[in-house]
Amino acid sequence: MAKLQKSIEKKNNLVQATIELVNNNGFHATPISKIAKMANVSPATIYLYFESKQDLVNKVYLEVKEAFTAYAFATYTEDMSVVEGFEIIWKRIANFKLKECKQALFLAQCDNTPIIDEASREEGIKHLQPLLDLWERGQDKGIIKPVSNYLLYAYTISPLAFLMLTQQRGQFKIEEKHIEQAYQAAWDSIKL
Amino acid sequence: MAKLQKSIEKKNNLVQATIELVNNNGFHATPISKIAKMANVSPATIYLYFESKQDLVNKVYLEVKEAFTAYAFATYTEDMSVVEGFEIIWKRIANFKLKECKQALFLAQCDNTPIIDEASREEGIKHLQPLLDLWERGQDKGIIKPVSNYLLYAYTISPLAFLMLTQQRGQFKIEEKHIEQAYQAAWDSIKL
Amino acid sequence: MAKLQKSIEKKNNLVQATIELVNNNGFHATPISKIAKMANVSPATIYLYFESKQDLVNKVYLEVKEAFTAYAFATYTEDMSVVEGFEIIWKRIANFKLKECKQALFLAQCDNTPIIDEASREEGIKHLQPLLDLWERGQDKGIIKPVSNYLLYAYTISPLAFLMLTQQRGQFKIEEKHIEQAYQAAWDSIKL
Amino acid sequence: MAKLQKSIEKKNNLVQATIELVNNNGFHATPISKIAKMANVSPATIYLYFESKQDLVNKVYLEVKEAFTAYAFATYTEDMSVVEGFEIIWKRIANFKLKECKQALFLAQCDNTPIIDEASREEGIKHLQPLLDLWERGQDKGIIKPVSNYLLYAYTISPLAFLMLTQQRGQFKIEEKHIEQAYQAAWDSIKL
DNA sequence: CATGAATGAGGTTTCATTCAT
DNA sequence: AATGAATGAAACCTCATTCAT
Repeated sequence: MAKLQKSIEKKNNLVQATIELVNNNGFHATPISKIAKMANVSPATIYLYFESKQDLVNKVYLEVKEAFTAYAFATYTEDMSVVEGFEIIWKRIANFKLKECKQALFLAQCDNTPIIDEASREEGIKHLQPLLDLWERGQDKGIIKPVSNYLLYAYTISPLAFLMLTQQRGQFKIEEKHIEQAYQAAWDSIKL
Repeated sequence: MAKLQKSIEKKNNLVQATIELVNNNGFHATPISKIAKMANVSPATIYLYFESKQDLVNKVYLEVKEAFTAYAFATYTEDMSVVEGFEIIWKRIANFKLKECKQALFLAQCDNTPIIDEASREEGIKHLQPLLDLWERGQDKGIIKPVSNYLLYAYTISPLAFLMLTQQRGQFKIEEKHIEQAYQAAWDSIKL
Repeated sequence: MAKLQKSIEKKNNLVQATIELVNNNGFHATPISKIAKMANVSPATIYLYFESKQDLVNKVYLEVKEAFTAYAFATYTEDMSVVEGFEIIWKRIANFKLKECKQALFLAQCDNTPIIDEASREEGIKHLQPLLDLWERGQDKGIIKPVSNYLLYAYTISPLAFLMLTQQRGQFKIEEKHIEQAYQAAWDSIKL
Repeated sequence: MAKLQKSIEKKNNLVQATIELVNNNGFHATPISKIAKMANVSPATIYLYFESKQDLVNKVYLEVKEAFTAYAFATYTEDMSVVEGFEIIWKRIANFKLKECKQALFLAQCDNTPIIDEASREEGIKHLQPLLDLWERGQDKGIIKPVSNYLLYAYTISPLAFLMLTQQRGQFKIEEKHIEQAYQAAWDSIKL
């Protein structure tokens, strides 16, 4: 029991270290040895928890992706109205992207480069279903434009990644009012 | 004379090879040796054209970024109306992102990871001024929402990168009608 | 425990190999790969013991220099008379230079070329103090010429490096009588 | 004729550049490309004047060695007395070592490391004959100790190389009085 | 379970030399 | 005679991974 706990702690340290280092230096400048050092662990120990460096980054990706979707839908229930539901989900996502910077930044790198297995990438996409269902409801009711989910996602969710990046780079400080403006823009872009 | 010409050709080959390989394998899996091989050149030759691998990728980034902005504003003049001008610029950008996939994909990687020097990144941002001016005109006339440029960019331009990626991954085939829908979404999100 | 011992052995092998190869081929023709081969070690292993090739050669230099001064003063005590003390130190140094050829040869290369860090060079000079003190005593008593330490060193110790080199190159075989002659010359050059 | 002149100038530039760079950086950090740059010449041009890098450094060594011996014996004639002759030769050598620092420094590196061909080294030694003859004369007359030439050289000439090095490194500034002291020490060490 | 030591493979870069002009 | 461009070979060094403990 104690051992298991300890193991979980080490694994978490490894995950955190990976995120931190990939965020700051990029995957190309994140050797296993540095991850081990930051997690206070021997390089060899990493291979007790993960099969390879590729496996490590895949697993970290999936873990973060799951944390993201869990957070996104935590306060949403399917009995909400389309408008209400969209606002709730969108704001949760916005909150995650802009407050959980580290995780969001890590996802941005993984989603825009080939550092993740194709398999892991597909696995990571699966969890968005509630949002897709919501959109379908909205489209059936004539509230949301009858366009592809990809377009809806592109114009409501993906801009948040861009804003997160600009904030991360110190170019743009995002305050409460900007979130409201962003929400309005997102909604305007897909509402009928 | 013949020498100089040959040099330009080799440099172009190197740039193309870099884009191709970074796109397909990621920066972390793109060694100098592979770039050299694809460009039909000795690894040592790369160092006649670029100071280092970092310099190479910086220069490629700037070259592509310049090609992008040149393309974006090629058909725009400042005497156009705000609505007309925005549509023209937006569609040029959309065209570039969705037709010049290789270059767009490369930019997406560079813009979302720390593989580029901070200096080069800042240099690359400079060329968007005409679009920012256009937006200011639109805001002065009460046509465009009075929000930060970053928000305007996030909701009109950045979604195109996302769409390009989905297309590149074979998830979503973008046709003419989607571009029209996307344009509508972009405009709806920022128009007053 | 066994690990630590092994480490010391490997480090010594590396030090010996470096001396051997630099002596025979020169620093410019002593790649890390050859050092590794002679020490029966992978090139990568060298970097577990030393930070860089420069660090390796600096450390070897300091180690040899310390061995040299330790040897030089091993039988000297400050209560000896000036004449007795000088003879004892001088002969120890002569013995070292002419018997521990490898180490002396290595020092000659390091002391006459810029292969050593300035910092390491300064560090290496520090240990001669007892000799300088002895000379000062001799000068106070009117036994030794009142000239700079550099001159005293130049005329008593530095000739031994030259003799070592000639012997090393097979030009001149140094026997006991030559050492006596050399000692006489050294003493004659500085005595009042 | 004009061409030949030009060639000689280029060759001299190459010799000077080699001395300068080997002095400052060491042979191991003196690539052909740097020599070429400092001599305002293409790397390829070097191979019109020398067969290889090794040939270049050999030739430079011999040239400097010849300049040294020519300078050493320029004012000496065999009809001088032993004492007078020795003083004249010694002071010329001292002057060369301490005033023509660059050349002396270069010789020190070549004489203490294996950067020169064995053949070139032997060639370089030949020119000292007049000094050896002088010593023999002195020994025959009972003025100079009956010891090996190597010892005589070690105690009269080789210390000058050490003093030159200390001066070069800024540890010891050699003035006129030190030269007199050094001469006295040299003479004291070998005179009967 | 955990590790420090070790390393083969491969990374980026340099360099002496050649070649086409 | 002179060169800038080109390069194969090799330099230094790093890294993902394994192994003995």
